[in-house]
Amino acid sequence: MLLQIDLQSEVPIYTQLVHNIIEGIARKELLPGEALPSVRSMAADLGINLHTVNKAYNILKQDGFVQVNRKQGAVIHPASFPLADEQYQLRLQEQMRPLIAEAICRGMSSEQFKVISEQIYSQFSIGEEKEDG
Amino acid sequence: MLLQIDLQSEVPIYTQLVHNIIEGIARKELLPGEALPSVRSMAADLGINLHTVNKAYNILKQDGFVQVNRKQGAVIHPASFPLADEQYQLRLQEQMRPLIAEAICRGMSSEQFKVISEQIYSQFSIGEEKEDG
Amino acid sequence: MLLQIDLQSEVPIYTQLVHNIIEGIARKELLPGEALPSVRSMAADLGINLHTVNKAYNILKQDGFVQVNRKQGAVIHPASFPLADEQYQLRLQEQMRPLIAEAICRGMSSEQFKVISEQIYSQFSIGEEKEDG
Amino acid sequence: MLLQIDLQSEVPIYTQLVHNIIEGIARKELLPGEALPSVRSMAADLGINLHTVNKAYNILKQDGFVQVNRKQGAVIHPASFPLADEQYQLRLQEQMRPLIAEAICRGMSSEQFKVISEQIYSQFSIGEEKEDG
DNA sequence: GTGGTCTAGACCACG
DNA sequence: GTGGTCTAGACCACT
Repeated sequence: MLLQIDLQSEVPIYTQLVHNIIEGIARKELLPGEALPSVRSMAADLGINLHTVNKAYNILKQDGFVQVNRKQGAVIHPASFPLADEQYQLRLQEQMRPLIAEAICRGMSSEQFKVISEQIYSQFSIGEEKEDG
Repeated sequence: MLLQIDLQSEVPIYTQLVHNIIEGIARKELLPGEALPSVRSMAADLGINLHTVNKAYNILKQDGFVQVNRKQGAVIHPASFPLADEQYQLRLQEQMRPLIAEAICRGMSSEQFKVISEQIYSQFSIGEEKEDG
Repeated sequence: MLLQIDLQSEVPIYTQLVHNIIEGIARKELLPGEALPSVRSMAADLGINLHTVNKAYNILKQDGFVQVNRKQGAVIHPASFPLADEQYQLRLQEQMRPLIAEAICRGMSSEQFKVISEQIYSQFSIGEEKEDG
Repeated sequence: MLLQIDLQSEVPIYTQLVHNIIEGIARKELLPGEALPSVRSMAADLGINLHTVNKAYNILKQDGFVQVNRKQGAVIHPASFPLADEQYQLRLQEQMRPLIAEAICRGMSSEQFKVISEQIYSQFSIGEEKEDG
């Protein structure tokens, strides 16, 4: 698992960490039940403070993506991830609306937008479809 | 033009303002050349600080969505909006990637995601489908 | 609002703060919409670190008891408090079960337990019932 | 005696163990004089550390619920359990107050609360109501 | 060795 | 002046 943190970004480090880990899960590089590095070791690896890592882990725990085991530290949630329920879909729409509004202003059609979405989707499923066949 | 500001939101007010105006443009409620309310009146209407409105207008100006004249104040850019160039598309992908990653983790398929995108797109083009025909 | 913090207690300070504020709401000393002290001033008043106060406020925010306004700081949630839904009742039962189990072992009857509950309830509604009459 | 340990819980494992055993006593599944499993076997059964079981047993001993002999190991206190003295009642009230405060905030009446208490009480006395008659 | 808690001090975004 | 973020270092509870 390769984590890419941009210390200069306006996006908070702990948010970047959360995103990185969720993307790792989506890419199936991080599998259910898999242990995450301890806050100390990850902080050392990234050259950041352990509290920053801790905050990211706690957000992921609260969102249901990881469990924080008493002895083992943090592990990817072994059983189930949170579902795409109505509440989530509403939140997603709230997040997408400004992006789509700007896309429209810049003359991007719905089809172009869907192509971009499709591209990103395919980035997360490289080498998967064949395995089922 | 109805502006909806949520003071409890984690999204900064000036960002909400920027989003609201871009959405107004996308919805064609704000037309090229149209004047925006003065900083003072909009701040009074929304019960927020002058600086906040000013900051939003400056961002929109910098992004090329509005022009700021001494006389007229801020107007929707009368000539051209910024294009969906490569730089923009890269930025858009950066913004969409974490959203799509979470959607994948929650079991949302590419098709479902495109349906949601389509829905939002259609919200911005009510009553103008005929224009393409 | 008088806050009583026991620095020697095994209960974390931020938890004591959360309890204190919820009890203040229950006692109607803290009314909906009322502003809480800023994290800095409360931390100074109690002689603790502002981060500890911050953590307490964030928990209360997450639980829906306070709103954190962008300019005003923290205020008691002006509209509605979280409800006693099924999920809450299950959590409450989980918290009560060990207490009641020990009470049973010590020979306390259901009636005695209810008397104690009633006493605590009445501590939160001193001087209220008369106002309705 | 079925012990249910939740490794993901925020409640320390030794505390969960203490609760489980006290609940077993309250449910009369564990009778006075009955031997508890050895530290070693219980730790093995639950897949937890020896020290953790040991700590739980020591707390129970200190509270007067079990006796620890060199030969037999730990046994449920054969003679008398600790009483519901004033000191205990004060502690109980301290533990209940925050729970009741939150219940009040969530709109739960004293009657509703007593119903829940009654339900939990009845869970501990299944099949023994006749003994009082 | 793990995370949890607390302290202290700093800078920044926001309004 | 407000909370948000990050750092640094410390102690403790748990296992």
